[in-house]
Amino acid sequence: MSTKEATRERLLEAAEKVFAEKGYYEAAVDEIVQESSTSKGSVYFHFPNKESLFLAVMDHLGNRLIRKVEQQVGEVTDPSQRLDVALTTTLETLTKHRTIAKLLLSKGAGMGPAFSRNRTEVFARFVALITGLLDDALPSRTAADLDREVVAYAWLGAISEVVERWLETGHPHPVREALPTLRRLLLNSVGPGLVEPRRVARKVGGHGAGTNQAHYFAGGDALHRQIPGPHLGEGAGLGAALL
Amino acid sequence: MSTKEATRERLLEAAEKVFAEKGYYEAAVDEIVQESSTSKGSVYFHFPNKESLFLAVMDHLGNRLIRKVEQQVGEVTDPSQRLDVALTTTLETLTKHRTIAKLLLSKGAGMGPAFSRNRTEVFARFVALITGLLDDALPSRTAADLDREVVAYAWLGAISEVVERWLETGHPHPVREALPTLRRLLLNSVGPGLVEPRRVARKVGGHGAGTNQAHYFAGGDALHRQIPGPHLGEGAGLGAALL
DNA sequence: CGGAGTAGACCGACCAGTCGGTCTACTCCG
DNA sequence: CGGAGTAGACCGACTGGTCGGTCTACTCCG
Repeated sequence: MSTKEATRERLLEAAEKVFAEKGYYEAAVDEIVQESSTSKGSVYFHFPNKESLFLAVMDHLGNRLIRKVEQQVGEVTDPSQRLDVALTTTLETLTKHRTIAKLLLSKGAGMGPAFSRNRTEVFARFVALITGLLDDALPSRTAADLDREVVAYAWLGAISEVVERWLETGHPHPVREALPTLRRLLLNSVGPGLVEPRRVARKVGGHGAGTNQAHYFAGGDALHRQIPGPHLGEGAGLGAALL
Repeated sequence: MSTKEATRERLLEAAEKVFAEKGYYEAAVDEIVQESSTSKGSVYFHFPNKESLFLAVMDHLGNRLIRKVEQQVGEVTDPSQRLDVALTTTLETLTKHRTIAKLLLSKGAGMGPAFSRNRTEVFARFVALITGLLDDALPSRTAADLDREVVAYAWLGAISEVVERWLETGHPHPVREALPTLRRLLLNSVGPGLVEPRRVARKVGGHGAGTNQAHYFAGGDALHRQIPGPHLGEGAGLGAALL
């Protein structure tokens, strides 16, 4: 029933908002109920408990971000441009939707292990994406002995710290101010030759059809490179955690 | 009365342990009471409320880490080695004391604004330290247009993400496995010429007398570098927040 | 009319914080 | 010197409020 789905959607949206502004523990389910103009019964009809609702929100946001990045990356073919696009898109998306940023970036220690595990999962998918891009952009010649996973995590960390900083202090704006430095920093980090990609014509997201069948690592030294953790494919990943 | 201080200390230690393993919200004051073999009354005699206790713990740990890094950095004079030492020491300390890592690295959104503000403060001090080191290590020639604050935050983010990852999955060990990549990554990021510092003989802290007066570069050029950011002098910083 | 979906009053566990009281160590008067 | 007095550290039973989760009653589409 579309009504059912609609209600669920309302709940998700309300939850996103409330969780983002109060954090998990300080957000009362009743607030979400109020924000969504539904009822507690509804909440517990759609989700087994508060935690699952939270996890569902995270999953939702994680997918949205990753999908967006994959899609944008798919618009370009040059490997190093792809990296650049991934960086820019991530920063743009996080900046544009503070709620996504607030929830996705928050680290785990403040919350129970369950939550960190969740964040870990989302990050892992992102890392897989980046690792793939890196493999293409860095034919072994350069930086052969860099552990790409470490690189990917470091990049993510760098990005999220900068965004987090902006969330906290309003400073420096990730896209307008920090991006130039960040771009050089990250690309440089991995070896010379990637910086200052010629002006990239970005096709601003046309919501284009289902696409995002990105085939990033299409080219290059063919074999292998399968994004690790196949079970993480799209929505399924976290879904399990919700049962 | 040393007794008083001792009790406070016990509380702080117990709190550190409990908070680290359960997170702020899931840690009940009663658990800390039990862990410390004191009483609830004692807790509330020494600290006005749970939050203050938590903040006190954070402050404590933050100081410990920063002090340690400052100290180690002081043992060396070459600017780029200083950066390296800072990185290594940070990684070592965080790896050695998981509780520090768990608490200091946890990002804010999960908790109320008060906590993020706290983390922000600790990080700011760390960033000031790094910014100073960067300023010395990067005479304007290189990377003149890099925003050093952004660089510092990015570095911190990279480091903390890698550590966080290790905390979560036990993989890769920050010092033994990730450090080489991280070192190259970070130093590279900021321009060439800093990587691969000649073998630095680090005296691995042998619990020995308080010392480890390593004198890597003991030699020469007397007037040494004073670590920038004098106002950051020791503990004072956060103290205020605890009143 | 029947059952999926919604409503919201209600329940009970949990827990931060309180408060009256004890216990120790020290002071100071006789 | 010593014992009564005092302050301040410490104790833990208790409470008041909060909030996740349940339950019954209602609605309304099919």
